[in-house]
Amino acid sequence: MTIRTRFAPSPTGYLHIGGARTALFCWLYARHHRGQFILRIEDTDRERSTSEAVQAIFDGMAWLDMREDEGPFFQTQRFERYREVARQLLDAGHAYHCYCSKEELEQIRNEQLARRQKPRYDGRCRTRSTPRVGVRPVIRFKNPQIGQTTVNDLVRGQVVFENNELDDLIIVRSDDTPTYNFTVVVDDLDMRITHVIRGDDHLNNTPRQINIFNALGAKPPEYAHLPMILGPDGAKLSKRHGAVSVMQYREDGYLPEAVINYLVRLGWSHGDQEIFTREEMIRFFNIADVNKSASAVNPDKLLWLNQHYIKTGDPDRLAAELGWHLTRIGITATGAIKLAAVVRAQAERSRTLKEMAEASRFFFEEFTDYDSKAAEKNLTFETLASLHETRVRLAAIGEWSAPAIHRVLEDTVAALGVKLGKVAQPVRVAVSGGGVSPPIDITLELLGRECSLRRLDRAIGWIEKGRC
RNA sequence: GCUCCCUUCGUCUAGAGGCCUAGGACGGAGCCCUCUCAAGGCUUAAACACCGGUUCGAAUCCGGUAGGGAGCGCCA
Repeated sequence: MTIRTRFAPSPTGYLHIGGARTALFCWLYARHHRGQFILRIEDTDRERSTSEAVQAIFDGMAWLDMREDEGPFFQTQRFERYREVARQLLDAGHAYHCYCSKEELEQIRNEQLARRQKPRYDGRCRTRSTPRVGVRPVIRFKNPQIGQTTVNDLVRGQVVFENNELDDLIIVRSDDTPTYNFTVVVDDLDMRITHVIRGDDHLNNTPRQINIFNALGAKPPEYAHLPMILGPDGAKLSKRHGAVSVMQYREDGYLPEAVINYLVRLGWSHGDQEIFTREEMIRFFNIADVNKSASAVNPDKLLWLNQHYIKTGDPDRLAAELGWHLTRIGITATGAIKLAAVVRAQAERSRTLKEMAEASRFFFEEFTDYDSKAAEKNLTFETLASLHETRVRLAAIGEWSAPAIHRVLEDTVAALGVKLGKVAQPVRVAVSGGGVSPPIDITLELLGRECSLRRLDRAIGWIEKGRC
């Protein structure tokens, strides 16, 4: 039997970290077993579903490079099929029309709550034989009233529910549209889903779905309920706390491989291993290693992983992404400086590509003012001589390269009888405008002879004219 | 309220009755390296929610307590 999993988001918002993790586990499980991964858009709630959200889900999945083998399927395009199955259930006596008004339902509910009971439909229309005129009925599933339904969850183990805890849920609304618990069953059945991997919040729905499968004479799929993901503060994930679109991570300068690697370790582990290639994730992924308890997102760890992938990633590929970020902060990197070289120079001091872009600004455009603290310390009358000396020696270099520049710096240091820092730091502030940059020889090489000398001259002139 | 689920360092986690003086990772602290910032190396503090039971022996099994979460829609 080939394994078939599905990711079935409802398009009522963007794809966030929790959804992405669910999708990842479904995708990994399918890949691991050489099965199929199906994407299904659960858009039966026409009020809240939007095409923008559908697109956002596609974008997020594409960015994270999780491709579906089948789909995307849209439930709104399968209404005929749901009607057919509802009819089947009705004919077999597994479902019935319910004419209760919302007011009536509300009253039942209030009474139950007053009696400290769990609110549920009391099944009063089960035995109704005549329609109520002028009322468009809903269709309810006739849930077994006795016995138990057991969910053999691959993560939780055996979970037993009393059938009398489950009420007769509505499967078709009065406007003839199907509801979630019904469409899921029909789809999982039709799409031959073998493993339903989804969020913990669906565990309570599972016995109802199993009962519908049973009524249809079908075998339910296997289930695996994943623990929730919490915000950094341990509170429920909300828009204020980490529940941002995965595409926001791109904008913030994260690499998809970092996000994926971060996500895979949320609720799953393979011994002590932290860094996984895609191939390793696929090879090692196993539901038995999925945790039961909820986990909080840790932004620092994501940052660490992101930097790891920046440091170890292909500079040429990263260069393209850096270009995108530079453009976003208004820099058009069309000059002679190769982005891949900037990536190499900045990788170990950038946790995100956004940081890298910002820290690399001075490579691509002139700065207006010196960082006051850095200039205060390094562009002074005391450093003037060393700056001048360095400038003269630099100008005499034959081949403008980091090793040659490095030799010049060392010669200058020897000639002046000072430490390297005394020479390098003023140069750094002169050419970058601030106190932070990649190693000075590399920085100068990247900047080029013309730009480096010009900025050195500018700094020397600035000091001579009284530092203003 | 009712039903169901969960509980190891601050966080992610290892741990399948003796391998546990509870391991790794992020973050923290300290040291080293160093032209800045980093990166890197080394060291270090830090947890089995609680109470009972089973057992020669429990983080691991059982029961209870506490705390947290989810569900209880003509939402998904």
